[in-house]
Amino acid sequence: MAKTRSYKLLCPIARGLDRIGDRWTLLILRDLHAGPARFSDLQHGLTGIAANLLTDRLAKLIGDGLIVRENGAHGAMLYRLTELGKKTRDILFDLALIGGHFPPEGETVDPGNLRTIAVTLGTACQRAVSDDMEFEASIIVDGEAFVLTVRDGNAEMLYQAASKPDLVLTTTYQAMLALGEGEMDLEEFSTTHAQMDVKTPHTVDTFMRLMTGALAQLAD
Amino acid sequence: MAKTRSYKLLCPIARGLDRIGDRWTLLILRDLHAGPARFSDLQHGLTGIAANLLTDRLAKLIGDGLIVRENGAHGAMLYRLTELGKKTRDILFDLALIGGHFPPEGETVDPGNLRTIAVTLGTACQRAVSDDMEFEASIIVDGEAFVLTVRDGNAEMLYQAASKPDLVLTTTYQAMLALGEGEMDLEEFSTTHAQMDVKTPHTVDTFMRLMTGALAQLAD
DNA sequence: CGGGATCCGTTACGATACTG
DNA sequence: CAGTATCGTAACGGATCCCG
Repeated sequence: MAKTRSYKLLCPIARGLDRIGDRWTLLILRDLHAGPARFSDLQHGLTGIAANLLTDRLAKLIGDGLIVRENGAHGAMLYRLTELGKKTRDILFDLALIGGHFPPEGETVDPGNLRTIAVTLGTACQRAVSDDMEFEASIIVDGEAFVLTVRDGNAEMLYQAASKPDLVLTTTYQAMLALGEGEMDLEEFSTTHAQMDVKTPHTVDTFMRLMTGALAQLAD
Repeated sequence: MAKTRSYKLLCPIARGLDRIGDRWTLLILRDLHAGPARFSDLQHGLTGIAANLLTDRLAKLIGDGLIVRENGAHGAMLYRLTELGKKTRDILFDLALIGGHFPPEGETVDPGNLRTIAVTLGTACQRAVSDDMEFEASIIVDGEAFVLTVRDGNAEMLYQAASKPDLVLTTTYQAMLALGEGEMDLEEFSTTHAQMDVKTPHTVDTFMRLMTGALAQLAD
C-alpha cells in the first residue's frame, strides 16, 4: 500500500485534504453516497481507475474511519460510509455546484454506472425538503434504478430499487444533466424527457414541489 | 506549464475536481479568500510548495477564471479571486469541518503566515450573522492583523489592518484552533487567551453573540 | 528582492497482467 | 469477484538560476 503525501499543516482544511484530497478519493466517496458498493461497483463507476489505486484508497479511507468493509449478501464484500464519511456530503454537493460552471474538458468517457448522480440529487432534495413531505419515488435513469425516500424532513437518494414507490419517474442521464444545469426547465423536462407513472395520486404535487425547490438549490 | 490530469467524466463533481482538485489548488484558494496576495505571500503561507507548482496552479486557476492577476501597489503582482472563485468558500468551509475530526498526521510544519484562518472564521461568521449586526473588528492573531467586517447581513474576514475598528481582539493561533475544535469554550477563551480592547462599547454584545453563533457552526 | 523559469531526482499514478 | 504485482510514465518536490 502506497503511502500518500501529507501537507503536514495544522489548518483543518489541510488536515481534511490529507484524508480525502488525494486523486479519486472524493469520487469514491461520491459513489458510496449512493449506498454500499462492492469493489467492482466502484471500479466500474469510476471509469479509468486502476485496481491498485482503488485498493489503496479504500484502505486509507477505512484507516481514517470514513468507510467500513463488511460482508455482503453472496460472499461479496461491501464498502459502506460511516457516520463520519456521510459528513462529506456537503463537500461533494458544493463541488458539483462549482463544477457545473465549467464545460467538460475535451472528450468525455461514460461511467459504468450512474451512482454518480445520487449524492448531488439527494442533497439538492435534502436542502429543499419540508417537514410535511412524505413519499417514496422510484427514479429510473438510463435503466438504472434509484429510490428517493422523503420522510420527517429528510431526503435520501440511493442506488437501489424502490420497494413500494408512490410514483415512478423514467428519464435519461443527459436530460437530468441538462435539467440540473439550467439548460432545460422542469416544464420541458417533465413533458418531453421523462415519463411519470403515478401510483399514489396526491403525491405528484409534493414531488413536483420538491423538484422545483431542489432545482433552485442548483441554480446560482 | 505542466498539464494536469483530468477525469474526463461528465459528472459535475468530477468536472469541479478537474479544476480545483489538484494538489495545493484548494489551499491556494483558501489563502486567497483572505484577500488578494502576491506570489510570495502564497509561497510563504503554503509551507513546502515548490515555486514551479505554484506557478502552474496559478496559471491554471487564471485560465479557468477562478482568479485574476493584476498590478499591485509597488510593481508587485497581485492574485485575486473572481466572483466564480469566491464560490469555493463553502467547499473550503465544509472541508474544515471534516478536517477538524482528524488529528494532525505526525509532526506539523508552521505556515509562514496565517491567511489560512480567514476563510474558516469568516464563513462561520457569515453563517451566523443576522441582519441587525454591524461593526468592524480588528483581530490580531500571533501579531498578524485581520479585519472582520459585518454589515447588511454579510460577514467577511480579510488579512489586512482595520481602518476604524469598533473593537480589537488580540489572541494566538493555538487558542483559536482550540476554540474552533471545541477544546476550549468561549468563556475560557475570552478571559484567559484573548485581550479585548473595546472602542465602541455597545458592539461588544453583538460581537459575542456573533462569536457564539459562529462557534455553533463549527460544532458537529 | 520579488517573481518567476529551468533542471532533475523522487514519488505517485495508470495500464496491463496475473492470482486466490 | 476482489484484489496483488509489475513497470513505464507523468506529476511532484527541492534546488538553482535568471531577469526586471
